[in-house]
Amino acid sequence: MLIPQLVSEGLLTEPNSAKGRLLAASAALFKQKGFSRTTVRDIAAEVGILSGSIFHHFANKESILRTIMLEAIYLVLARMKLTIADLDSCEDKMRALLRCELEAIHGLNGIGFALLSAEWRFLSDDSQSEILKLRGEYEAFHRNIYTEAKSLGHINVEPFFIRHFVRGALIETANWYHLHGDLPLEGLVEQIYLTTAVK
Amino acid sequence: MLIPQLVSEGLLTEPNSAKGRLLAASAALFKQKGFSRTTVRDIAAEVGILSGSIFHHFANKESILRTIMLEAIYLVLARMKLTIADLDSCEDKMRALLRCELEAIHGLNGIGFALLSAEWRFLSDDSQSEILKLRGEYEAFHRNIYTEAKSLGHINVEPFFIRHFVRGALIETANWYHLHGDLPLEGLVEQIYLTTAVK
DNA sequence: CTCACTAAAGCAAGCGCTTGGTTTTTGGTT
DNA sequence: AACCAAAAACCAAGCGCTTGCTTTAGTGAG
Repeated sequence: MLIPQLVSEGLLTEPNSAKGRLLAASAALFKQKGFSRTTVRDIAAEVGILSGSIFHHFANKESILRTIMLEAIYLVLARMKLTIADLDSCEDKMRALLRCELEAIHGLNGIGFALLSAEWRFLSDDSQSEILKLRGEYEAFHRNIYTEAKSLGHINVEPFFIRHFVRGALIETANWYHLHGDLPLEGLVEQIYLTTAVK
Repeated sequence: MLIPQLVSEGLLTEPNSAKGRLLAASAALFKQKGFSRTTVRDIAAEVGILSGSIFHHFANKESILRTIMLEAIYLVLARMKLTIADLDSCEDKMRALLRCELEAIHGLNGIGFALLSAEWRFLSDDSQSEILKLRGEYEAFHRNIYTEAKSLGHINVEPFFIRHFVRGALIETANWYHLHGDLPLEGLVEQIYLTTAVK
């Protein structure tokens, strides 16, 4: 799940290192209380150090959030490509992408992805455009699948719109769907697939 | 657009009053910079008073946000009911509700509605449950239309899911759709309608 | 010895909010 | 119209506290 290759490439931080634990604790707090209401003292207490020690690992509080978000995109991009590689049918690919994004949103690969849409505004302009670039790659990947689906007649709305609608629907699941409730993830995938697919 | 009846009922603040201008300025700033990054000094400067004077009108900063959100729901609820009242066909009602919610999200009745989903977490627990109650009424209204639509065969996914998906899709339009761009609001309504409707 | 790391203390700035008192507006009475 | 008291709105000043971040002096493993 962690994709060790990304760690050795330097794109992901070793989770057991001091920096890695700092990232995990920060992400948890950011999700729970939001970025601006989480203090560096909160984070330090969570990993059992004093607040000043944080700044040996990160230049400032914002760069913690930035790192969390960057690593979240690297990870979900890698997982998407890995999943798609094994599939042929376009419909299977659509479902696989839905599942990948839902897993990311609901924290199955770490909680960084959920922060991407919620705490976006707290990044500096530079960090925002840095992430925007990666996000462009991510979105293009999705849109390409829908373009293929449109040409095959599986959907009848323009990929541009479908992708925007689906992304919104998926992000919103964070506010009502619970992983360990009655509906398994596969079921949720199927419901959203049915909603978008030609009937 | 303002529905004077709501003002006389005390549910909406007179926009030209000192309190009303304070609310409008606060809403604009909250949307622009977020609640926590907007200071009471920012708000005061925007309406041309000193920061301390704000607390003659509101008990604290949070109650400004709370008032904005409450009035936004009152307004959109009233507008929804007004719009639906004239319509018979279920499909027309579905489109009308989509349009109503989109208009609210994109600030055609004030910017309060957009804040509802974005700055939710900054409310106290009490304020949250207060708003949750109104939101329940709002959601039930939408779900009822979809229940009717399902029984008439216009949609083929459970109203519970459809409403969640649609809400997400609509909220997300705040991040990509622009009112004065190429696509008119009617067009956006039709695209989302086509996506959810049985084809 | 070196160096990655942490402890301890604190700074400068900014925050929401309070206070006591002044000005402005309002509305009823003459 | 003129008056005036009550109410509403606002100012000036600053308190107490929190924030992100810095500084300096260690400490312990290799």
